[in-house]
Amino acid sequence: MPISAEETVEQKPRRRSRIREAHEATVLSAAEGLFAMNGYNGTSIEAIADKAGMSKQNLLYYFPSKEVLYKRVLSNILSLWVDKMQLLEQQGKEPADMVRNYIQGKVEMSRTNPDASKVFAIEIINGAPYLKEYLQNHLLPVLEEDVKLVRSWIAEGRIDAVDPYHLFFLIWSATQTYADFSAQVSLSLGKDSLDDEDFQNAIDFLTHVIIKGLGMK
Amino acid sequence: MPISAEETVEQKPRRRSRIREAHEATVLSAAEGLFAMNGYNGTSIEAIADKAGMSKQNLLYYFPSKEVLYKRVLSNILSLWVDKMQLLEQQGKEPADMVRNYIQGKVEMSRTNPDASKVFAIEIINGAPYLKEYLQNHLLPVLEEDVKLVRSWIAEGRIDAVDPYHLFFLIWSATQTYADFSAQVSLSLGKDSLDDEDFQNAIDFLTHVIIKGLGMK
DNA sequence: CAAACTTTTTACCAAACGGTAAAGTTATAC
DNA sequence: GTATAACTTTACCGTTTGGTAAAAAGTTTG
Repeated sequence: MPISAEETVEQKPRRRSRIREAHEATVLSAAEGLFAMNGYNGTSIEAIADKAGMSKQNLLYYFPSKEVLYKRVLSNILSLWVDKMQLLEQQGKEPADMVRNYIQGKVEMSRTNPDASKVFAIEIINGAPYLKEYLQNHLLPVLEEDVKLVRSWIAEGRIDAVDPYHLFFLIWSATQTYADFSAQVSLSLGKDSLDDEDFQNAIDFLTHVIIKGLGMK
Repeated sequence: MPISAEETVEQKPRRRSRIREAHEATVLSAAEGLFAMNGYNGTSIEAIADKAGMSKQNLLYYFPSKEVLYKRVLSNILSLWVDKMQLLEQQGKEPADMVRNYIQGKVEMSRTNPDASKVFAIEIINGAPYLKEYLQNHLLPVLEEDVKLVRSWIAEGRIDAVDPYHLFFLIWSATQTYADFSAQVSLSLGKDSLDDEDFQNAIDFLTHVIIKGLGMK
């Protein structure tokens, strides 16, 4: 029996239905929120299904297992993440401008995607079982380039001779804390939640201390 | 029937047996490690019992429920924690010395008690359900005093006029990241784990940037 | 409209988990 | 040495959870 034209080459495109696309998106969003709040093991697929407005079995039709769903959530997050982590991509010719933009972008990310940040954080705290490989392949190359850039600034005497790696650890932790540790931050500030002014204060403070602390400008 | 002497006043000291004290300690330590690695829901009491070298039922004799055990772990951690968080307690007359000691103490804590830091972190990320009250009552007063101290430094012109609260958020996050995010940090540095030199580099870097960034010295 | 495919519902299950009850064993105090 | 309290083991149980099987309902395409 000869292979007919339709069966060959491009595996029948048969477009993904709109329903699937829409439902997968709601499920992923519901899952992100619950994973952020209760972690992987603290979140049942039934709870995710409830929040997404569908039955557990229906959810399992779209995502064959909890692990697959979790990995999809992670992979969604990472595509957001690593981009923002590239210092070189920041606009500005002056080192100070680039660092300022970098800090601002990361704080904004904490404000707009706190759940993503939390899921990422829990995953790293737990030893990054699913992320290690991805970080190895995607974060590290970006980081290495950025480290080179910072080293060139040092060589040109434009900033103090500090360890570039620890500079990134500082910026990552200080900016993500406004998402990950928002409970502690808002408690300390005596508020129920953080508002735009708080985030602006964070940006102002961090840019001041880090830029001055590096001996820039 | 009159109350006899033994039954009164001091509730019969009947010293807690050495066995109980020793076993509770091993269980608490085992639990801390597993909670740090897998979170509350990801850790079964059977797994904790295994790691502590006893049966699940025997563990339940010492800790009547998983929740009670978890709260004991948290409370152990917090007694370590809040002390180290007091800037005022740091030695040194100069602001720079106090900040230096504070940073150093917190980084050392990340090195010696990484699991405690992780359990604390996960708890905060998840919204601090068990901790909120404790932090309200114990961390906040300490923080308020420290904020006042920093404000007095600003008033005396000894440091730049920055927001004191954000200063503490910065120091907490930047120092705890070496425990909580050690997987990401060591991956970035191309190592299996962090050694003493890495922690010393962290201390040197952070003290340089923060002290200079605050306009001290 | 009918065939083919996608989506949803109904029914079910084995394993893991937190916890209880009670009997059996060991250590301590008098 | 024996009574009492502290500790350990054995046996068990209800619930929750991740996942499967298959039928029913709905949608799309020729």
